[in-house]
Amino acid sequence: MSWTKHTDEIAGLDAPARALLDTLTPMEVPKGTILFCPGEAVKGYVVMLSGQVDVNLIGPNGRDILLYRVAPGQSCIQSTLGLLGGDAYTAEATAETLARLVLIPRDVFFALLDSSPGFRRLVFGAFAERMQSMMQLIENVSFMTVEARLAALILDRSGPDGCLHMTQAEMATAIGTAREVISRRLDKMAQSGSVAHERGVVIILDRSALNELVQGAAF
Amino acid sequence: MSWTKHTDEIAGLDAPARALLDTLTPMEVPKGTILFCPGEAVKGYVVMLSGQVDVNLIGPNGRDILLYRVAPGQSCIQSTLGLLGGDAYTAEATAETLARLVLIPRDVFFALLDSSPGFRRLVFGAFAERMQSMMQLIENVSFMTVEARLAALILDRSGPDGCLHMTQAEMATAIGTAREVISRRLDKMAQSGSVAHERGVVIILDRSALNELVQGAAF
DNA sequence: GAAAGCTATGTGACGTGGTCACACAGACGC
DNA sequence: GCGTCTGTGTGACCACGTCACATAGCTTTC
Repeated sequence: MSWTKHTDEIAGLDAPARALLDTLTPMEVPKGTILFCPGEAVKGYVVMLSGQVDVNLIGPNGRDILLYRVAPGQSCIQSTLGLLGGDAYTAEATAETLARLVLIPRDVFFALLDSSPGFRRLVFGAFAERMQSMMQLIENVSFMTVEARLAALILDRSGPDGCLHMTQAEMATAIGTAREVISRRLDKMAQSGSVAHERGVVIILDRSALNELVQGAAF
Repeated sequence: MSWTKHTDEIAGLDAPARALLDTLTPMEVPKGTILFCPGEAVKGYVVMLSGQVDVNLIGPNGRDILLYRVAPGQSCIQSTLGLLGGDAYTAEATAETLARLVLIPRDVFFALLDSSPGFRRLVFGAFAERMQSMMQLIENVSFMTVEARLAALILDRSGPDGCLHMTQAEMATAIGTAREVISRRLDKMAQSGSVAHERGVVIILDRSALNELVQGAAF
């Protein structure tokens, strides 16, 4: 009780949940690990402790689109879907950084759901959050131009130095378009003076211009 | 105990859940009623008893896309999102037929979540199902051609007589495209002999041709 | 440190899809 | 019969996705 257990890193859990979860050993996976891929059977419920995992939907042509990102304390909804519906994974999860996580086996998961209000809130909350962001994604993909989504991406993911360190291919995946389109759009945005770009970096020159692009197609 | 209560129409509920739910009065709404629209506050958790409700996402240009359809026994996930996350609705739900439903107020909803495993399963199941279908939707809009989605729609929604009674505008909404595109695609499909179409009706002429169109862009 | 190889990027051509602005036709009321 | 409404057809145009390359910048290897 005096030394730190891994469950301390998960917010909002109650005592019985912690007791059960502390019997599980967290695992560590290196950057680039594919945690699961389409068609694979579900092993259990996954809670992230640290690191960053991206979940992508993969198209037949190899093009893929970022469904959501899993941050520490959050869980991977894909696994829940499988546990509740019995279906296999339809998306692929990749560790973008070194990641630590706990895998909660199927039966422990259900026991916790019944016994721990805190765990229920955790699972429900994760569900609601993902659902919300997936609806946002559908809205973006079907109603916003590539330019607006790209501008939003640049603003969202850029560091405090006003730089975004991503390749065009990564950006394309993140907003669900093709690499070539990113190339052309970046050129256009560079011509208009709102950004500059070179190999692997985009530099923000005019924040307000980017903001206008985002608003432009949003309403 | 001898006469039928409305909760009998909801499968998988246990005794405590039924007892609580039977204190609520189901309501009936006519066809065309808008149950909620973007920005509205969440009133409670909604369970359908009979009828058909469609939930659409609405774009800035008036174009809209069908997120999912709520069938009897199912619940509307939008409301759950609001209850759990506190956010307002971002989509619009319309009764496509006369519909009967129960509205479970916020506090009753949470009481049930804690007390009834059956209710939990109901809510979780609905969640998982919607999530799955939303992922399917994302996959469809971003990786399938309009032609493939249209073919799938015609096969899915047509009656046993091989006819689909929908206007082009309705089809456009259902698969998330514009009306004009439907018009052109239907023409093309009619030229190739797979369907015939007139005002408000599409008649299937060659089922296997349509199936090939669906497969064509799926893999 | 030059050759070889890989990764990131630029570009033209082409087809599909979405938008706009109409024209037109069948259905319905009065 | 005359408007009106709703559903449909069409041409022009632009944004987007795909294919097939060309090029440029890093890295590895000997």
